[in-house]
Amino acid sequence: MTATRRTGTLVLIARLSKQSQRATPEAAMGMSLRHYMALWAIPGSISQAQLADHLCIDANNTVILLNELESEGWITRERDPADRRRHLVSITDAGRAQLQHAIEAREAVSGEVLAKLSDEERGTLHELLAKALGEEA
Amino acid sequence: MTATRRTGTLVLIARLSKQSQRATPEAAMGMSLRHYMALWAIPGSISQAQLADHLCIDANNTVILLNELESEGWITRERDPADRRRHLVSITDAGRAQLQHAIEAREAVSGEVLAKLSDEERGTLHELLAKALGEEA
DNA sequence: CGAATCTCAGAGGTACTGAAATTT
DNA sequence: CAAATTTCAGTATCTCTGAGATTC
Repeated sequence: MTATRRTGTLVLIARLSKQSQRATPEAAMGMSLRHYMALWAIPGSISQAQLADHLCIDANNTVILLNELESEGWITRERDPADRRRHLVSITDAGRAQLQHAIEAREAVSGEVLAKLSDEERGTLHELLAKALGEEA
Repeated sequence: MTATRRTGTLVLIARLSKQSQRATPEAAMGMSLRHYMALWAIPGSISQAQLADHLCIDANNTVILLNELESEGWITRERDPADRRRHLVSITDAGRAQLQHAIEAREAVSGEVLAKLSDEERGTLHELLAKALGEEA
């Protein structure tokens, strides 16, 4: 049948996510997975509220998270001149370098977790995930 | 280009997983997401170690998790006659009924999270995830 | 003044560390 | 006796709730 039983797709996503988390060597990455996810989501400049939305975390937790990243020297915060309630978050050169290092360390994990998929299938998976999240692939 | 830049597939998976977690109405499901994931992973009868492997959680946490499920009357534990070190975990009729109720409540969330994908794309995504996890689709 | 944004302190839930008991 | 499985106590980390401060 072409209309396969699709019940539980969300369960599969959660499992795969958890599996890749546990397989991640934070020591080799030089940062925690939380920091990794956060740095990844900071393009050039973004407000904290937008960042929280993008990461699907509370605005409260965003504060703590950014405090840690800031003390590491990986991001900076400055008031938005246009709306002084907002803080604009930017990644620093040091943050970019550390992120690049972490990415390389983690791509190995990606190879393990997605080992059972062909190259083409990995590409398709990536595109579908990006589309579901509403991001440009 | 066909060889799209696939860096960060694991990040997309983690984001989608987190997004679906936050969109999940535990009250309507009648159980927490942890319990949902656990019941889903108990086919007919399985050892605790196998279950821990499958859920990607510590064997230690499995004990606590199963204590909660057992007190709800959703699973039972009994010694494996073949190897009395093992506990065989089984889902009860009550557990199955409650799980079915929870599944229906959560499929609505699936529709929201995967709203940007067509029916065919959702099917493909499901198959790829199942294959990556080494499960029969 | 109400609404939005950011900040922080305290509480709750979850996961990890280490040790013990039982069985192979 | 070493290894495997389950159990539990203690600890650490993370996330959420609620309140406060600033700005629009």
